[in-house]
Amino acid sequence: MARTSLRLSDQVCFALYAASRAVTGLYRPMLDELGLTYPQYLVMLVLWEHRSTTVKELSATLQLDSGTLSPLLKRMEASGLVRRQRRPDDERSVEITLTDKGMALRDEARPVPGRLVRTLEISGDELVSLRALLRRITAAALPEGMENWESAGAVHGGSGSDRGRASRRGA
Amino acid sequence: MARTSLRLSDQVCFALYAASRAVTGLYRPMLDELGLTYPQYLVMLVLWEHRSTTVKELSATLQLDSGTLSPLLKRMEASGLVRRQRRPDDERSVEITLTDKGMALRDEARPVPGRLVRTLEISGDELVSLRALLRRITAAALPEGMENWESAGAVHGGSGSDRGRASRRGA
DNA sequence: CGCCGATTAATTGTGTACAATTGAATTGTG
DNA sequence: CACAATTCAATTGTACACAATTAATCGGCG
Repeated sequence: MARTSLRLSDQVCFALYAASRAVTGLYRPMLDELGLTYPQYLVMLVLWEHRSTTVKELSATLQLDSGTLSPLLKRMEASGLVRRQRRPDDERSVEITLTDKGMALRDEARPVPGRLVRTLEISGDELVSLRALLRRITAAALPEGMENWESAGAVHGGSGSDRGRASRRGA
Repeated sequence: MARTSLRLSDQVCFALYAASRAVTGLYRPMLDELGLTYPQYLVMLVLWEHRSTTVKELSATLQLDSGTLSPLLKRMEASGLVRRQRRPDDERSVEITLTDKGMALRDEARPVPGRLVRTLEISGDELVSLRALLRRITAAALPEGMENWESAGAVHGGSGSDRGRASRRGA
């Protein structure tokens, strides 16, 4: 009575992986028109909310490390959407700021989420409960010490002391 | 009363993307011990069920194109898990077969799904309904003509006439 | 038989992901 | 103040993803 099997069709994880890629594919034609990739769009979402942030904050919010973000942000700077500059008060930090062009793009992006949800043919209730479940899974899957990264959700004031970063060193 | 917003925390799609990567990260240490990456593990799941398949079938099942699969399968051949050979009856097709080493790996992989589900701390019921919802989303997000790719689920006999492949050419 | 369109993988090029390392800047401690 | 430990971003190297192109093969049709 094996509770879990090795059948592909039994794997929730594959369903998650396939759904994520399929949905990203849905975004692609819309984001192409904006000149964005999906991860770049996520960075823009953060900036449209906060106007300015740092690589570290982006890393915590999107759960992407500097190895991914550094070249990505460099490309976004090259396409004129953001500015990257070392902070005067802490030269280790790099501040990411929206340019006028980046801010202007917001209006063109506004119809995107609605169009996407309509294509998915899913009810609002399902959407809400799906999101909650996915967050629980993400929290459970994240390494020790950062299970509640999303409480940063809005990054209100600026304390943001998110320590932790367990090592996850392999064998 | 904007029904959809540009707030990152409202985006189910981000929740999906983050959850998928977080769960893949959970697999990583386990799969490292088997010498597999997550996409390679998915290929092994298919082969453990069918012993032999083709690039085309893998592409349909995993929703990955030859640009991803070709180098991936070459690496798996290099590590001795599979054999790749043109089909004698149709030289366009490439048949992927398990080696003894590939078959042997199945026993080591058996505890993986169970360990994973336990870490996610999620009930069996939730798992089942989550999987169903994710499949609906995937089907809705896939291009015209392949909404029901999963009916192939088990690839029983071998008819598998999966035509379609809408072009999705961009702007 | 000979050609044409379709099928199938492989290749090319760009853009993530992520582990591991590097290097500069800062902080904590004596 | 000196200096070791920490923080932060960038770099390096490997492995996906995916669009677009290429190349070989097959199937049908006159």
